[in-house]
Amino acid sequence: MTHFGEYVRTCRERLRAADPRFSVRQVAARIDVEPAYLSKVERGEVAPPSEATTVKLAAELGEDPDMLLALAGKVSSDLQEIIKKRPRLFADLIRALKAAPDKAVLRLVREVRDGNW
Amino acid sequence: MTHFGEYVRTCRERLRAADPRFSVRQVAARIDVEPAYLSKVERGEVAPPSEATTVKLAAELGEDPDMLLALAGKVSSDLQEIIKKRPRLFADLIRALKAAPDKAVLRLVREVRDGNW
DNA sequence: CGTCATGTGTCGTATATAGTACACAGGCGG
DNA sequence: CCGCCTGTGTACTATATACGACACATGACG
Repeated sequence: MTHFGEYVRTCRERLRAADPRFSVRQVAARIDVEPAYLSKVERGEVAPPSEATTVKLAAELGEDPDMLLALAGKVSSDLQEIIKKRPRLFADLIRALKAAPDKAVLRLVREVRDGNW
Repeated sequence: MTHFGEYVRTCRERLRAADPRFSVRQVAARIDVEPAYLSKVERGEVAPPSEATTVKLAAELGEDPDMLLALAGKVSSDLQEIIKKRPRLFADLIRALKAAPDKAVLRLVREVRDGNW
């Protein structure tokens, strides 16, 4: 769908330049998948991995898990759980923010963080 | 998982008391599934239907689609799309709001609706 | 009393998801 | 030149998802 694999490969090769432990085989071993599978994932020959595997991969590459999950076409299940507990509330909020500029959303995040309630 | 089926059955029977067109068979026909399947869904014998079918069902029963999807253990794909476009931003916001009282979330919704940006 | 609609039990299936297992060619280091 | 690590091609599989098709017993109704 997206360039998930391409992105992962770029990240991995960049890390590899400084550390040979970031080969396909060794990374695959650390995130508990077969090397051939990771290879296919990086070349987009198969769909992006499951949420669990994607999160492990993000940790391995030092990338943001939510961002990598998004590239994989997924939304973290813990976020989904939060939404499912108050569907109407969160549905309204998210749809209302669909067209809002980043700055506005960011401001809301800060506002909430500062315990503004 | 939850009492999705139970809830649907209750809604349907309530409507049926006023209108005989809300039998399992007729509702099933209107949302394009087999009666036997809807029956099993309502009794929790099988998992809740797909997003598309759940949304049709919500419309048929006059229920909120996001709420019914939540009962089905799902989050509307259009919400997921919004989140996936700005994963870090929305992830932060949603997690920050996890423990916030309904009132606070509601206030944010209004704030945004009033074009506060 | 026949028929018509109702709910439901049984069995089967198509598609997607998320990988594994194995083998093989190429390059590099000693 | 040999062993080792590298990436990758091919083939297969297990589990979940989301239903359909058909048959059958039951009860109301005209």
